Amino acid sequence: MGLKLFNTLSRSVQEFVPLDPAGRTVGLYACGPTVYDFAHIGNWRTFVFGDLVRRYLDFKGYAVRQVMNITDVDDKIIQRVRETGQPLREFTARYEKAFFDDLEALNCRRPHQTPRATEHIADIIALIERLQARGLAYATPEGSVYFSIEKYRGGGARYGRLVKLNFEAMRVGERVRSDEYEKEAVADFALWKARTPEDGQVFWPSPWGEGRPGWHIECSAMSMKLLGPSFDLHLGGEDLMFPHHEDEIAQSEGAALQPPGRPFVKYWLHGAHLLVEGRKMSKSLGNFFTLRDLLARGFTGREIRHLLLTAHYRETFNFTLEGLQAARAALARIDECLLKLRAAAGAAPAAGEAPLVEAFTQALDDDLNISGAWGAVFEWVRDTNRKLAENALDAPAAAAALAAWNRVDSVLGVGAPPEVDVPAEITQLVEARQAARQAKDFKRADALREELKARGWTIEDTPRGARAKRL
RNA sequence: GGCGGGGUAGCCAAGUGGUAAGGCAGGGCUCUGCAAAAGCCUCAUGCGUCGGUUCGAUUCCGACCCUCGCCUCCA
Repeated sequence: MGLKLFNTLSRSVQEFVPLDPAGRTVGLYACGPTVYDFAHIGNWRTFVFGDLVRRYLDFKGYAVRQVMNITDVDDKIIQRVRETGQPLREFTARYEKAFFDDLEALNCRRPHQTPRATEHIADIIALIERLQARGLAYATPEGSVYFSIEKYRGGGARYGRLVKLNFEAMRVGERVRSDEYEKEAVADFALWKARTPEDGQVFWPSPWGEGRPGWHIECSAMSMKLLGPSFDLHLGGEDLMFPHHEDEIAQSEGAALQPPGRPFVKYWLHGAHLLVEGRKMSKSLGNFFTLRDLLARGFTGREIRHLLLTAHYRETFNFTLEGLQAARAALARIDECLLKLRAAAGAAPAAGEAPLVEAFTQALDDDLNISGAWGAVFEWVRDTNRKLAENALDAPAAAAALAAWNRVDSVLGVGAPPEVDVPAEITQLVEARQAARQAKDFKRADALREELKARGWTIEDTPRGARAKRL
């Protein structure tokens, strides 16, 4: 059975067939961060969604090439640079590093390439020049360059493929930036923005004078440079459908670098936003969390990752602190099962295949039905626990179960439970308590339990003996 | 105003024209010196409301109510 994905272009679930005639190589572009601040949990939902796509394609055996842009020049960045007085690179470096740290904390696979917009100015300029040469872009006396939607459409191209647009009914007004008054039509968008005094030292020379790239052009320039003018998948948050992705299509296909009949991007995938505590995230509501806010509250990356991966990517998801507690409990359930499996497996070679992988694959093949995939995981946990309790799993079978889990976790990425090294003195205390219990000296046993608790360890008595566990 | 999502148990969340996955919480039980932990079992005659189609609808159609988002800052 093959993977099916919802393609925003067709607004339907389609079978995933790579452009590669061999059906093996897959080009994946995921819109990355604008490094002007720490990414918030909503951003992370989208990035984790991208990681899910990446990992699942890896799992399916495709040779994936993933590119994620780092937007390190834009209006907000320039504003913050002006406020802080820092050089551009110094300012963005901090948030870029934070982004990669967070990405790692959430156990996302690092994209193969993470190009910075500022390091591709030449490519951007070349693309704009090409659009100008093809008559789709026009420069203004001030030295800005705009993309002409009218000319693009005049050439037979459709604008408005990802969202239904009604330009007549569109409310135009206060949101049109005053520095863009020189556009020929409101729908036109900037490819290159002429330098203004507010830009400070943030500008580059260009055929149109000093200035900086527009918002959308970097993605077109960098994706086509690194993945070729026609590639398989382009991901982003749902808010990027319009105008960002729509404009990317216009620029990229307007440049006509694609082989005949080939689209810029074959499949567009968009992740829905999330709500936090049932409301749209906002700083004034106090429900605006960055990843580090949540880590500071004691939640771990894998707990946050698990919660972000509980709902289908196209559904608005309600992210709550209570949900994080539930994620913690759910992962503990998996961890317990794995711990027991490890003990049962020992060093035995795996024999036999668990049905887990098949059910899991079936769910994710269906447009990444992650809830169904978790359902398969937990049914497997229950089934495994039952067998373990009945001593119905021999070592090879337990090893096979672990192998199946590892396969599934290569996609989920919540990891195996951390192997905790129990310090010798703790082990000694546990053993001393066991001895006391055997001698029916429960007073001493309880005292030792308290002693362990004071040292940050708790004891779990199981039929197979006592186990120390970190509090 | 235009466009697009949602409304499924206390919370989160899948799903299907044939009688509701999974997780958390709750309840019961097992284990246990006691406890904790863990495990097992259990937990919606019901899927926003009202109509319609159908042998049968939560699932299809229509109307309505509520809710969220987008409409060129936005993951």
